[in-house]
Amino acid sequence: MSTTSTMRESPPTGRALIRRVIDFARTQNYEAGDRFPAERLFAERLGVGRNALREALATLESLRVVELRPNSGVYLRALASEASFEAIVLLSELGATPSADEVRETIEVRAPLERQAINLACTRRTDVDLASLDRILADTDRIVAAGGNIVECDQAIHLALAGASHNSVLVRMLNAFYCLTLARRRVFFADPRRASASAKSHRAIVAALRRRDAVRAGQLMDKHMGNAQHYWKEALDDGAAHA
Amino acid sequence: MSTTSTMRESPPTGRALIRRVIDFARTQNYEAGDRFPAERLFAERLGVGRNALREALATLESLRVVELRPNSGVYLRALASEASFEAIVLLSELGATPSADEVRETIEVRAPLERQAINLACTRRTDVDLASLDRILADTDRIVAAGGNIVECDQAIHLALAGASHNSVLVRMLNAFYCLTLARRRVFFADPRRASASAKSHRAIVAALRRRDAVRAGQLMDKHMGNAQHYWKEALDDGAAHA
DNA sequence: CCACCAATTTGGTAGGACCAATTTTAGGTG
DNA sequence: CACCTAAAATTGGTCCTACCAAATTGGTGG
Repeated sequence: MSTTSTMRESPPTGRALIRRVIDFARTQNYEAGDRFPAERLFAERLGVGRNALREALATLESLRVVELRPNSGVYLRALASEASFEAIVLLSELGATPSADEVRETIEVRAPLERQAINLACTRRTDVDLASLDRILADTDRIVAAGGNIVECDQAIHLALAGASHNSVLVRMLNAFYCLTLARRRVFFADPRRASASAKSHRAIVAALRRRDAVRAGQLMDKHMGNAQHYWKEALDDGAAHA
Repeated sequence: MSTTSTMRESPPTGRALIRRVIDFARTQNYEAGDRFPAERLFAERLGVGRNALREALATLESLRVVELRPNSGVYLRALASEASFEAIVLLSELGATPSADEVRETIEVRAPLERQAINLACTRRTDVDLASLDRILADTDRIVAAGGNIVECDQAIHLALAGASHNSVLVRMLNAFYCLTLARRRVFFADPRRASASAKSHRAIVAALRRRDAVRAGQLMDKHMGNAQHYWKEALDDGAAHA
């Protein structure tokens, strides 16, 4: 009973299966290029039907975590280089706690993207974009006053800011980051002081965007990202237990 | 031979099914939030089994193209904002020809990422990284001299450059771009003059990286990206027929 | 009018059966 | 013994049927 014991309160299927597959590769010390067991055998070993397993493998294949070679088998890819960023998002949604390095790496990538977004937005923004942003800012103030959690507003303002760049690729990419960090940011915004500070920061960025002041907006965004980086560095260095 | 209409030479299954599902949503003028037909009915209408359809839907769900609500149905997401960047990669692998706007948007995102990569690499690169880069540069010269296509070397050098940043998130993200543009770059490098020009550009970037000259390396990378943007703008404006 | 229960609908899963392509094995031939 | 060939086993790919659980729906009785 070394695998998952005999008693299973809930059907170990669906998204959880994906984690099981990844865990299997981890515990077996799989490396890039290694082949997984044959589907029938693998499914039986995981205690699930072949159908469910194939759905999980199809997902992992689309995320470039594994490679499916017809009439040959399923092979693990080089996770650190080939695997999709979405694979990280998926793992985080499955409840994987990110390491301090992962958080740092994430912000190191998100920062220049936010920078590019605000930069493009300063030349392409429309009045409609500004109206949306103003509406979200107003909502944020209302929630801050009521003492609620502004995580949805934070997400909305960043998404609207990205949208003002009128680059759908950029929007999609940044949205992935927002999905990835949703749970973490929810905790972050539990503190009302951080909420109001963030709201103030957003308001300043929108103001610069209104003036099409790319330099100022960029500076503000860098500072905004720097704050996030600083916070998470401390939070993860101190105690990673309560996360 | 439009899509696959009534006559089906081969079983319309596998990755092609994903395209069929997306095409279905397109032809039915689906919008964000719209529900797909029930699985059994949908599968029958597409002429495939429920299994194959479910695998396709599982893939589309992991790419945030659709949302699966248990005991309710499959719903289309807001493609332009929610869908994953990987969805674009998948579509391109399925043979979708990108529009001029998509190419522009792609480069607008890739450029700052490459910039960040080379910037981080200048402070974090190791001698091992340099050795790998030198080896790839030598391979490139050999292939250029032999008149071969250096697209693999181009991919390798950019991947190694990204790797020197020692940020796996950045590597994975840039790798997605390389996958996305692989077919296009293969055509690009068919011209030996462009191949040698690119090789020269890469050599200069590596030289700056060796000196840890972040300013110079950044400039060179910006120029490198600018060339790509300029080329594709012309290629797509002139005639998009032969692409 | 509302509460409650049963039938229907829907996604989720399992398992069996079959196909096609590949690989392996066994057998026969020079 | 070496070599080529054909049969058998392996493996992924697909379809189908049956069943389960949750949610919805439509009555039905209080």
